[in-house]
Amino acid sequence: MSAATDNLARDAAPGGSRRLILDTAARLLRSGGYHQTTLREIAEAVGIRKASLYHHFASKEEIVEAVVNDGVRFVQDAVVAALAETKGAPPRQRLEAAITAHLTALHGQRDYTTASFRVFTFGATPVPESVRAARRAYEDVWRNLIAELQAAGALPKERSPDLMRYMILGAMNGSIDWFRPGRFVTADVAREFSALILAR
Amino acid sequence: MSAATDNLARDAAPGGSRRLILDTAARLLRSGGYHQTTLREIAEAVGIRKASLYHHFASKEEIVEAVVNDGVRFVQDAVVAALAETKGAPPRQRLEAAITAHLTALHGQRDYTTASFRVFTFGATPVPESVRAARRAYEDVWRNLIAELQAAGALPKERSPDLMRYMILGAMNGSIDWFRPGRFVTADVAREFSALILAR
DNA sequence: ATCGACCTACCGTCCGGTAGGTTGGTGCAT
DNA sequence: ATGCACCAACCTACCGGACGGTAGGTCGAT
Repeated sequence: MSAATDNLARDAAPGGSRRLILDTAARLLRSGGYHQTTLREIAEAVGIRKASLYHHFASKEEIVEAVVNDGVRFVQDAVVAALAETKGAPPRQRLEAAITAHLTALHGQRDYTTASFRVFTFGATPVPESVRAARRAYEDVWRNLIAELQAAGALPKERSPDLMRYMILGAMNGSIDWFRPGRFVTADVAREFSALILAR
Repeated sequence: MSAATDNLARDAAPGGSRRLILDTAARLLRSGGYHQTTLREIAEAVGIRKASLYHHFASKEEIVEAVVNDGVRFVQDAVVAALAETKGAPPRQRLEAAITAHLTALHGQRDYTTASFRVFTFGATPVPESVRAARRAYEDVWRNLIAELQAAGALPKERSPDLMRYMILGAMNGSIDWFRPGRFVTADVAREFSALILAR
């Protein structure tokens, strides 16, 4: 390590300060939202001056957008992978795998995912197109899964698939408000959720 | 109406401007959250100067707190009333009545309830004690109802009552993100939700 | 005369963003 | 090997504007 400076990116892997900034921004956005989280705060937590952020990002908006989209992507990647791994398995097992993956990613990348759900919940600040696209893509994963489960008879065919999707995602995402790692075990929660949802 | 002024409370019922301010604040808080909603904005929408707000409230915090607590209270009153009306009815009917009441109040007082759920979701701004108390009181309503339904066998006894409560409330409250009055009918949604939750 | 309701004018503070350096490592021609 | 141009990374200093809140006055009904 060089002796004369406290610079971070200078000593880290190239491009590493970008990730460091995003990690920090995610943590602050999670607890403070868009308007309470300031660039000064982010810069101080990272250990650089505020103006230096503009070397890596063009605006506050760009930082926030990156965090929010990463949050959705983390969850989507986990669920897609879980569904690929359980290809051909019984419907019940696939649903439980998807729920487990969603909850695990949700709480494993808490800063990013919580920021994702909270930052752009307000209608006044228009949601950037990239964010809407990311969310739509993830919704499609569940749309397809629910259609598959209904076709297989694991979910009642007479129920509205839209309402079931909203319900399942709402119940899962609500867990960011009450889930505490010490108090619950993700797999247990996933099993309870599956049991309450699946037709018997 | 008096000729020389545009004053609102001067011409309205005594104390009416307080409600008008809260209605306006609720509408703005719903779409903008705490930090994006400014006193200047509220004052302008009401039709008075910003400083005049301080004649009715001591601070921004006090306005927000009133809105948020009203939001919870509206929902709680509706659910408690619905449960009183269905006293002695079959468990299934009581759950559906509670869900219907919750959803109806949630979307009937959209500005207040949405503000309630969104304004204090951030950990950095400490949630005022009065708000925490109001939320706890409402949670108790559901805690009791679920215990009753489990005892009656309408909900599976082997499931965690806490998780069921979190799940039901999460699914219902998530509807503020997707419910559109023209696209859905509250009673239909309530029936679907009940059907998906209740043991068959 | 009193007072609730509302006003104008102002305060210190913090915001996102910009202008224009400084620093130190890397590669290259000599 | 060494001088030097280059560039990513970061810096100090500043901007206009918006924020919540305060001081102190006006006005009209009772």
